[in-house]
Amino acid sequence: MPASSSSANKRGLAKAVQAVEDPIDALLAAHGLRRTSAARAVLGYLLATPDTSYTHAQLQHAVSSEGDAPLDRVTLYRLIDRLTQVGLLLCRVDASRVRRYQAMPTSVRTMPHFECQSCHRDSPLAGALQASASDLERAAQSAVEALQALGYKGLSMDVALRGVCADCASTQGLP
Amino acid sequence: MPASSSSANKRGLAKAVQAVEDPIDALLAAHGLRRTSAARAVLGYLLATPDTSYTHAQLQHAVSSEGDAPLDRVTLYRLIDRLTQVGLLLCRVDASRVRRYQAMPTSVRTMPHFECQSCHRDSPLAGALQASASDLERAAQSAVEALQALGYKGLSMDVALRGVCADCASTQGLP
DNA sequence: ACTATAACGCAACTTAGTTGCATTAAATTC
DNA sequence: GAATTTAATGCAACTAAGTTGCGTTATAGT
Repeated sequence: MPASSSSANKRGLAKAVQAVEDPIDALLAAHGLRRTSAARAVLGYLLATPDTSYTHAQLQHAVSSEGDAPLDRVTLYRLIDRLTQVGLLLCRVDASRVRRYQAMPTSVRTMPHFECQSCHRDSPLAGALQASASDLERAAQSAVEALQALGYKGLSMDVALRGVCADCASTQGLP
Repeated sequence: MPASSSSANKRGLAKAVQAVEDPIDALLAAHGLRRTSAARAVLGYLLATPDTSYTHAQLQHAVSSEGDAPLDRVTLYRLIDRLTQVGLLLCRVDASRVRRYQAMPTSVRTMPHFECQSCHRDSPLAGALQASASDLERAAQSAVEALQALGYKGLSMDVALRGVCADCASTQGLP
């Protein structure tokens, strides 16, 4: 039953022989997943960099150069799928159509952003829009709480505005 | 689909003709685009079905079976790009990574929705969540107005919640 | 009517992700 | 603690969606 005695050598600091399981192993177990080296590496990496999202390619590179085996493409796809399905990861599709993964945030931080359909810039709502952004965050927060009360797990919210930015609109002479 | 322009406008009285022009032609011209049959067909089709979005494949099928020529794949991609860049179309990427296009809405209607990362269902926020949804819409509205005041054109907002729905969470026995 | 160039159409290419299947290694059972 | 079960891995082949290059056609400005 204490399963993690022999293999606690890879990426943890030299923790003494512990009665307490590695938190990452605990998470995997709690969600019914096997504690494989790939799973530990990926989940560990993402948990170590909260609020940062990576593409499949970035993750593969990060995890491979970080340790032993050069994790297979397909294996990583499937591992990510499992982690996402149980709510440990958050997955979204960015404006250029690629999936981005990150550790599921513990507190809900909405970050409203604007995507220009002409210059394809993606910028956070700031400056004069700060007020609207906070209103949005507040509304988002209560929506999330409502969902949590209904039994929803691992929630995250994403607010995206789209259109043509002032720069592009003026250089194009739009009506 | 409303078939729009007749072909009886060949005369050189450019200004007079413009005044009486088909609204779709007028839009194209106002945005510096040429009035080709493909452009008319696509923009006409999308304007005729507001608040409805189509994939590239759906659009190709709709426009092709709708008239004369079986519009080329690549041509349609490039046409859509142009229409989007000038703000006539709204483009978003759905949860399954495909782009969806629709006529840029005139009034901003936010439709908050939830994507389950386990069963991949995408459902609008309704029922008990109606209140939060309206709050979100209100906040979204003022954000959009703020952007419009700054010279942004053709704005649309998209609010997406992600996580694991109550159904999936319970059948998986998540913590 | 003449001409510049935006838009078209075909072929080839790229990127992100998927499926099938045989093999390996956690977890469970005896 | 060996045997068994089954989740997870790794490789090859495949697919869907979108892009690039280039020669041709049709629209708009002269």
